[in-house]
Amino acid sequence: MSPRRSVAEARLTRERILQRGVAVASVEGLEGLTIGQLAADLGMSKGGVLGHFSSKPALQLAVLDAAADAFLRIVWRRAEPEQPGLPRLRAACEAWIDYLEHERGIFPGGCLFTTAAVEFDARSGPVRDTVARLHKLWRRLLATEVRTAVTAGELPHDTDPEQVAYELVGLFMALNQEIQLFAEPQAAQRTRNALNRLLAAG
Amino acid sequence: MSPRRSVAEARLTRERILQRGVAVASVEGLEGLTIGQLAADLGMSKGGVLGHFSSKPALQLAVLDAAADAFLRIVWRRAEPEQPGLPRLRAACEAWIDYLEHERGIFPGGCLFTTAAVEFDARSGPVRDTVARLHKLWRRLLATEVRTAVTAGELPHDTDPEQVAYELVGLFMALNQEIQLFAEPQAAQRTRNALNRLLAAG
DNA sequence: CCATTTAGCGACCGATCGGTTGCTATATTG
DNA sequence: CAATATAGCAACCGATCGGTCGCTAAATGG
Repeated sequence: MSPRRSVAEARLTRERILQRGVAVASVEGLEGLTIGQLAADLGMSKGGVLGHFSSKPALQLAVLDAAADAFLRIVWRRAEPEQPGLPRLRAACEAWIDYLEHERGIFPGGCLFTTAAVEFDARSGPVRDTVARLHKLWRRLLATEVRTAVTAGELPHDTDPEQVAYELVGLFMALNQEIQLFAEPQAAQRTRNALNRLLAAG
Repeated sequence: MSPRRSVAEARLTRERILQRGVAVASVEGLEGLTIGQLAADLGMSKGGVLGHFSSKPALQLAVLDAAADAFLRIVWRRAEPEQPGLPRLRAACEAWIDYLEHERGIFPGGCLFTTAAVEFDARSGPVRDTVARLHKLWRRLLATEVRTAVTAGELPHDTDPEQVAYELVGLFMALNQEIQLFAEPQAAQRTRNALNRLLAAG
């Protein structure tokens, strides 16, 4: 029925699978993402889907990578042009709020990284390790900007960058929950209130 | 093989199922909790387990109730004797830290409510509704203590109790993640640092 | 003591899971 | 143009999923 596509078409097929996989995983989790359902959604056979990834864990890893690309594209690329330090950090946080509030097309079930972290934090294996690595990477990016802001005098000199990054992560997990579980319209404002206290010039 | 037990024994069996169910769900999630595995763990048949709960959703709801009982027993009963307001709030937070750090026997996979919230926040149905209800209940308890603390002058008079409760929830989600995903020994201290800022007399 | 209730078992059901295999038919390569 | 490589399909595998049903045998109530 569906014979060989060109290599270019095959790449597009792979991207289609990953795009859908990211969306499904954000709703059902990385374990709840099943090959059969994914194939049915895309009008493909299970074999056709699995042909692009050797196994389910490999598919999960590819989905995580694709999601990380999307996250960085949405959040970081919008912060990067800003002045390093507080301006860039502020821009990143604003883009982060926007990501959680409005990127329902890509992540209809909310932040995939929060979902994946909670899902795999009590397990072991390559998926868990990748989740942890991505979280650490993001924390490092945040802490670096905080450190720059401190040396620039934009934040109090006794600020602990790791501490601020830690609190930022918690704040945005609360935002994700507020949006997904309670559909609370004040959620973004609450987050900005907390940010203003956390990132105050002191 | 296993004929009728007395009604008293049946109650104990039900409690055994729930205790194990809470532990498994904290690791695997409420969906990853399967009746067959639960039965095998307990040396029972699937029919024997399902006899105490009419369906899997009913089992999930019962597990949530049992977990809420345990959480309130561990955290709230240790805060309740304290003076209403800031002292009680501080005691609750300290017990909450302790719960996340040391109650691995009951919740070996970390806070079940965080897991369940992330797992069901993009779905619908009675399990999701119960998760949301329990979260709201806890937030209300926290906000009430904050409000008492404000009227007692223990916190600045312009403090928004809902805002503080919101930030507390995020802070403890970060703590749960730090413990489960990174096994970070400084996690509790980071949380206390943030608490001292958040609950400062101002 | 006898009738009834019921905790729990074991076998079974259809559906779905992740995964494998053989095949088809086209794109690619020489 | 001929030989080869390969994207994707269809059928199938054993395991497990949630759930049902008939049964047993002891606890319970009259």
